[in-house]
Amino acid sequence: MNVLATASRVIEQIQDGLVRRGFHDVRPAHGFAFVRISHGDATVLDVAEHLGVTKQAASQLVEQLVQRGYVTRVADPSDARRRLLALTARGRACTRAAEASAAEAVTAWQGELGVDGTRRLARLLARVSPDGPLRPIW
Amino acid sequence: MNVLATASRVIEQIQDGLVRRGFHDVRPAHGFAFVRISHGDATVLDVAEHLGVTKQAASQLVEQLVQRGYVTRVADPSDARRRLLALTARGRACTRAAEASAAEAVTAWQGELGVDGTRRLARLLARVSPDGPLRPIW
DNA sequence: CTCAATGGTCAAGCTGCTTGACTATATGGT
DNA sequence: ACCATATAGTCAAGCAGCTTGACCATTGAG
Repeated sequence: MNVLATASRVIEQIQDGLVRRGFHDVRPAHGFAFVRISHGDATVLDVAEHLGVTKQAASQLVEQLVQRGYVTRVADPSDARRRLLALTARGRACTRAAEASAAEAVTAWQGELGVDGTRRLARLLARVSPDGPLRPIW
Repeated sequence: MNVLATASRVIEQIQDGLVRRGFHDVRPAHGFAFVRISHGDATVLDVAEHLGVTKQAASQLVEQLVQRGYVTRVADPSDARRRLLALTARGRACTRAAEASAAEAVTAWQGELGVDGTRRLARLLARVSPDGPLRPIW
């Protein structure tokens, strides 16, 4: 059951790291959206599915990211209905900051488990959860 | 980073298990409250601190649990301000159902990792997160 | 006997999500 | 070429969970 406590702390640490690096206006859910958007060829509907929420909720979330300068909407030349999402320079900077924060958290684990233990932990986790969509429940 | 996916799935599986066992009206946050209440000598403020929310939020959450028959309030003989919380029979049944569901999830891991790998995973996680309060962020 | 501290509730407001309705574009069948 | 249906997206209203602020009752220290 410590998975929950661990996950809770990881989220918290990433969030703190982002604030320290000057990104005050992003929530964890935004980060999950970034993951899908940076993966390329993403629409609002793709983000919705990735987050496990309705398209309306995803639409609002993306709108915030656009207003705050993290994401831009570009027209899809082959389909006028679709509006493709892409990270701005700031969005990419934020992504890097989040990765750096996550790396910090993992480094903290190494203090507890050693480099070796951390690697084993990562591999065990990868085996139980071959990464699927992130569902921000709870 | 798979900690997040794993935790997400665990929460989901417990939730599903509870529904299958007939508990439709409990959310994960309720479960976290149960943990503190079953630990004994819990007030609304204790629950609030354990969940990392305000006392008002905890008060509302407890009120729901009382209305739904999971928790009772009993007067503290030594302090008329305090109202001690305790699980009802139904509350204890729900706790057992949640534990059974969690056990199911772990059993599923054993299919992936084997009994041995699961034990190692559990011990690694316990070392990185020596259980503290649960913060339902994200 | 005060008076600050503590446990708890009530009330109002915000935010993130949902459902429902709607517009615009695309596409397949006739 | 035309219509019906499906798809991408937004607008609007409502709900649930949380917050802040105010308040009441009880306690305990001076």
